[in-house]
Amino acid sequence: MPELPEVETTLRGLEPHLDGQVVADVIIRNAKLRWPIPDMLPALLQGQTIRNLQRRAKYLLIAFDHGILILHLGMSGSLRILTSPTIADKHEHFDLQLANGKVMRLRDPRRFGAVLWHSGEIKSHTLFAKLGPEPLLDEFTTEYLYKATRKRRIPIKQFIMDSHVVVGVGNIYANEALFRSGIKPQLAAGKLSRARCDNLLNEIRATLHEAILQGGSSLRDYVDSDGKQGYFQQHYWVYARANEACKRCGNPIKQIKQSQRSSFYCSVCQH
DNA sequence: ACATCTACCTGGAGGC
DNA sequence: TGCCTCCAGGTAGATG
Repeated sequence: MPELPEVETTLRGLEPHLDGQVVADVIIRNAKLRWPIPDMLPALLQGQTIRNLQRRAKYLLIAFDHGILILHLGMSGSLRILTSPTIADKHEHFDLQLANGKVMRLRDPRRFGAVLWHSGEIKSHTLFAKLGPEPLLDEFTTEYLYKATRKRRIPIKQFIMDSHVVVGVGNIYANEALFRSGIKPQLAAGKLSRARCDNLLNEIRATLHEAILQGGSSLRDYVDSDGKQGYFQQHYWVYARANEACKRCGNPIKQIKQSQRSSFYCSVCQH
C-alpha cells in the first residue's frame, strides 16, 4: 500500500514526464473514488500548463496557473506514464492526457484514492488546513513531538499515525519505527521521555528515508510499466511477521489490534 | 479537547 | 471448481 515513501517515489518518477507539459484532455472513466472526481475537470484543465509537482503528506499536488490538481492513492492506487495508446482495464479510472501524447493513468482497485481540484493556496483546502508537520522536514522537531505528547493517553502507535500530529506515517512505518526505537506500541504517548521522543523522531525519519532510497532504486521506471510490479517490498523488522522470530533477539513477534489496525512488536526489545 | 468508532472498497487467502 | 468469510488499511467525519 502506498505510504509516504511510495508517494514520494511516484512523485519523482512522474515529475520529468509531467513538469512543464500541456494538458490535452482529462478522461474520467469512473468518478466514484473516495469523493467524486469533479466532472468539470476536463474543462478546467484542457490547454493548461503543469507548473510543478509536489507532495504534501500522502497527497500528490500538480499545480496549474489557476489551481491545483490533488491526487491521493488511498490503499491501492498507482500512477504510471503511458507513451502509446493503451486500453484501460476496469480499475483504471482516470487519465491525464498530455499534448505531447503521453498519458498519466490512475489505477485504483479499491477506490480509496482521490482526485480533487482546488483553486487557491493548498493550505486553505479543508483537507490540508489542519495537517501536522512533514516528518522529513526541519519543522518536525523533538521539542514539538515532546510537547505534543504531553498529557496524551492515546497509545503512541495511534498517536504517530494521527495526521494532525505528523503526516505520512502509516501502519507499516509506525510499526517499524517503534521497533527501531525500542518503544512498544501500547505505551501512552504522554509517558515518553524527551530522550525517547528524540529517538522516535529520528527512527521515523530514518525508516522513511531508507524506504525512499530503496524505492528509488527498485521502482526506477514509470514509463509503460505493466502496473503489476507493485510497490517495493522491504525487509521488515516486525510488520506482518506475527509469530516469527525477532531479528534482534529471536523472541516471537506479537500481533495485537489497536483501533482496528494490526500492530506488531517484540515484547523483549520494546517496552 | 480528546479518544474511539464507522464507513468506504475489492483482491486475495483460507476453509469447506 | 466454487462459494463463503475474513482481512488488509488511509483517513474524514461522526459519536461518545
